[in-house]
Amino acid sequence: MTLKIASWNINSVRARAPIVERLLDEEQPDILCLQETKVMDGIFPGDLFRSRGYVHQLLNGQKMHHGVAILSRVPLADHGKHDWQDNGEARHVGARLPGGLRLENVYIPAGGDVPDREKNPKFGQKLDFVERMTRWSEKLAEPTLIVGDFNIAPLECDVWSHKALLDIVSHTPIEVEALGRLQDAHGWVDLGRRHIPAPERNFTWWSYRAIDWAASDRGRRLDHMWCSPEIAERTRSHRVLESCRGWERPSDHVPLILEIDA
Amino acid sequence: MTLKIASWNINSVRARAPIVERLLDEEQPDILCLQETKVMDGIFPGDLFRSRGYVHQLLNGQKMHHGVAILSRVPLADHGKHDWQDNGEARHVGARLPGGLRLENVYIPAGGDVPDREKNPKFGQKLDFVERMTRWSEKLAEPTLIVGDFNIAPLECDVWSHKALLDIVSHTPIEVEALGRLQDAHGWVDLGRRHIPAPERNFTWWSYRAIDWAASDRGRRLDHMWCSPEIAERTRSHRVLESCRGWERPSDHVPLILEIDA
DNA sequence: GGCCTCAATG
DNA sequence: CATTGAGGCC
Repeated sequence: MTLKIASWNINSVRARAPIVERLLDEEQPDILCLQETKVMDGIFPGDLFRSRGYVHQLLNGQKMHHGVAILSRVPLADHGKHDWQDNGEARHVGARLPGGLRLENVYIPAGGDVPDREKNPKFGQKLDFVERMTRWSEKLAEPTLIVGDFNIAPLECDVWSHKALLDIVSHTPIEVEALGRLQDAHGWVDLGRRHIPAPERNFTWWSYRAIDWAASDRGRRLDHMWCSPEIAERTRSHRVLESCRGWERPSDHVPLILEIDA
Repeated sequence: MTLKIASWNINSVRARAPIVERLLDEEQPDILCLQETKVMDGIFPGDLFRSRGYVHQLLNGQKMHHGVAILSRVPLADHGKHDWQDNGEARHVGARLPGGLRLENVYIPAGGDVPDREKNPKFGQKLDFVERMTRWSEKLAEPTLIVGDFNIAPLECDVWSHKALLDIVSHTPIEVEALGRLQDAHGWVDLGRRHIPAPERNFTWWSYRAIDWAASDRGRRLDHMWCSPEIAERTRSHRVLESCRGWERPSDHVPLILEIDA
């Protein structure tokens, strides 16, 4: 069975109801992983998805910030929610897919503005978060797919200007190195670059603050899909739906879509 | 010349852009008086009206609350803004119409929840406001039209239940008496009841809090158009556009429309 | 129930 | 620039 899996930092699932419906109608993924749902589980708009067949729902939300969810038309087994930093932030939810693969949906902290552990505690929290994920990855022994908003653009070609962003949180060497250690800890395969090889254009995020996001095109690749090395051969296709950035009332991130034999 | 004059408590002119356009397109009034525009003059959406021919604009707005405006396709002379209570609240703007009539656009304070001068200063402020308008009306010597949200429903048939609202701010005897004195001070003719005689249905406001405003129909007549006695004969028609309450993202008030020979 | 501001966060 | 929610007001 080939599964079609989408991942999207939606920047509020409630504010994005019209366009998440459009995505489901146009792409018909089997599974949708969301980040930044920004809503408590009790008032998650589950009917919106249920009415389209996504009756299997794993939620890990909180009041105002963060929040992740997995919505699926195929049965899922709940595989728990990690709180790697034990701070109560809703940044992960996991599932076991039909066929046995594990699916991990993650929202890594943004890290604030100043790339300095001393001056900006949020930057330290981000690095610590990645470190804890690294420890966790080292012990992982099952074939796993990990997707989400990692808030780090690792390669030079993953940002509109490597030079301009060297000191901008999301592309600093210290973050890139931390992400590299995370990747090595399990031998994670970067599917974004397996299917769209560097230096090909592969942005997943454009700031809201640009007057014309498409014209200035100052994008970054912050969203990722990675898999265990032994299942990399089973991935069939991977796409970044850049056009969604131009939809009505868009998220600043666009959806990623993967097809994989499960 | 017959002038078609509309008055509407719009509850934020910015939030109501789509439906104020619809009102202008459907009714084509010569003059539109707005209350509760909730916007400073500097960022009033004047183009929205200008593009439809309402190039004559008298504004009296403030940051968050209150705010009134007169938008006109026929020339207006500015006739000043009263601040009867000298508290800086933007609750009045006046104009002189072609033909010489005066037009006064007023937003009387709502008065808070508790109908008690001691316990609720806002209730006292409302009564004081009406009193000061009364003193002003006594001295009025010109043919005048006064329109707006008076926040008082004077007659028993002006509310969905006289008994249930006797102790509810907007229909208490003390407010109704104060409004009566204001009316007597100039001999103001209540055009709402001249053209739609009591006890005919004549609500202009339905709470947002009702689940189904039309089904429960707990309306009140809070909005009014009054004129000097010597010009009452010149009014041609008067309507309350109840259907606007059912429009998309409505105001809780509906527009009133008057035709008068000016 | 809806509108407004404001302070966070991204 | 765009979200959320708190608090005030109607």
